[in-house]
Amino acid sequence: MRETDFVSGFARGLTVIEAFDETRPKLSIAEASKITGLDRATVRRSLLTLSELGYADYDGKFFALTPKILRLGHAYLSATPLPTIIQPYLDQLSDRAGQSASASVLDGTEIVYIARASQKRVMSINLTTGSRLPAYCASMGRVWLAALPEHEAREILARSNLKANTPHTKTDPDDLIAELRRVRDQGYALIDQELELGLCSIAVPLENDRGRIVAALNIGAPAAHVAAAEMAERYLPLLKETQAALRLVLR
Amino acid sequence: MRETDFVSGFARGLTVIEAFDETRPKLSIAEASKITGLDRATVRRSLLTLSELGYADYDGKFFALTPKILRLGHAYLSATPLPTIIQPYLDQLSDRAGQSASASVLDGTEIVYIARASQKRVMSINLTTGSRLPAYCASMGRVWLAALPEHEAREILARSNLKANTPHTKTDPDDLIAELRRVRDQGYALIDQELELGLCSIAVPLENDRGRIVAALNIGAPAAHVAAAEMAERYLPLLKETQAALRLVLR
DNA sequence: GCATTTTGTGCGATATACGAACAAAAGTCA
DNA sequence: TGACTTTTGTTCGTATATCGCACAAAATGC
Repeated sequence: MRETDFVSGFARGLTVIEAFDETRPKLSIAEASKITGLDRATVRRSLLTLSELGYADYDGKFFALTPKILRLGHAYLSATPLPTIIQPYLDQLSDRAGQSASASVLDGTEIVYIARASQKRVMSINLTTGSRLPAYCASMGRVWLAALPEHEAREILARSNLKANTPHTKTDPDDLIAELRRVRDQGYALIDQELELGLCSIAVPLENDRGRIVAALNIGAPAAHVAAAEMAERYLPLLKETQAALRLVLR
Repeated sequence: MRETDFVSGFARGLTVIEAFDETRPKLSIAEASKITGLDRATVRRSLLTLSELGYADYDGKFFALTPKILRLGHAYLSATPLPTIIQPYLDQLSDRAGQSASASVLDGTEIVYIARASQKRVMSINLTTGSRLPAYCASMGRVWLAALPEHEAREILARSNLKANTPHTKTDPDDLIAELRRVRDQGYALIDQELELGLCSIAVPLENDRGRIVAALNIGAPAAHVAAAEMAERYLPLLKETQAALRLVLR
């Protein structure tokens, strides 16, 4: 790609949008400038543009994103057929298991939820479509990493912030790589309270008819309800069944 | 705002992102140009920029958005505290009613789902956070429109594509305005299969402590299970209770 | 194989980013 | 309170990047 085929004003604007998050729902020009590292004048122009287009509100002091911004993310969700195809299978799976079931894809070091059928809330965080979790300590993340060539998985782990969310969290890259081999061999990933105390989950890959992974599928359950050791026994058959059914549908 | 405070390259790029939808998950340069009305060279630069940043994939022929795009929409969801505050109330409401419960905000002529607690699927379409429905024929949309000054509601209706989704759909602007008055008076909106055959729903406004509407809240039920006439009797008390509880929490 | 459509590229005209300078607020402290 | 400091927002001139057009090249359809 040539230098001139890159619209830096666009790229800068996207950076500005991403500057907003749960800890910073409202930003002044100076704050946004600090977060993005862009010049105050540049950030101001981007924010005023967002505001002019209705993607942001401006009260003269702070900027805040409006729901119109959701159109951008939704452009992906509605454009990719995967969530729509998977959802009914997820509903049935969740219903039969009596637990929450989800599907996700990998984006960098994180998994992104693309569909979910939830039962009673068990996690402290609220997971919906678009939610992200670090791949290294989530069951679906392990499944995705295991599906990659080992050097790519290692590279992603190297870029990840490997922190111990609980005393059970595996954070050593070599341990994790060994665990990924296990996942690859057994065809599923089991997480025992590595993300959050009290939460276990089990995941399998969803492959298309050419054997390529297109998503990961999981069931999560409270550890108080189902011991980690029982997870595979109880839910693996259901997951495998759903996996097989979807394999025939995914192209 | 001065002319020079607007970054047109950014605005054009956002238009290009929105060109993708369920009917057009993959776009060539020429297609994107046709949809957006932008010059091919401009669209090409925007798409190559998206691709360079990892927001899109390019196979040399077609561009497709990647899940990274979801970060943009999620910047709003995680930045606004509303969904997080509402979710547990929604879960409880859905649980007690035994039906799906949702919350939404208004964006132009559409309502946007910001939180949802779903029971068994009843609708043909898959609703999740970020999903949109036309305001004029959705219970939460009626609640939002009823909360606006009448001329604004009329203006939104004028911009809406008022089509009859079912034989029950109200499409006459004057009928709709009359219905909005009724909604305002009785404090709730009832939809009897106007969006989809077999689906009834009832909605109330969520107001903050200053009495300003910040979201709409609804319960949807299959018509086969609950007749429209029973909706208010069965679910209004629950909705009112949740509404009152949230009023104290929303600032 | 020719017509039609689509994509890539060079160029002049125009729009935008940068950095600095200035203006306006917001803190800070006696 | 009022003077001083710091932070923030805005403007400006200029160097540079981007736009849209026109044309060339490639792909596609018939």
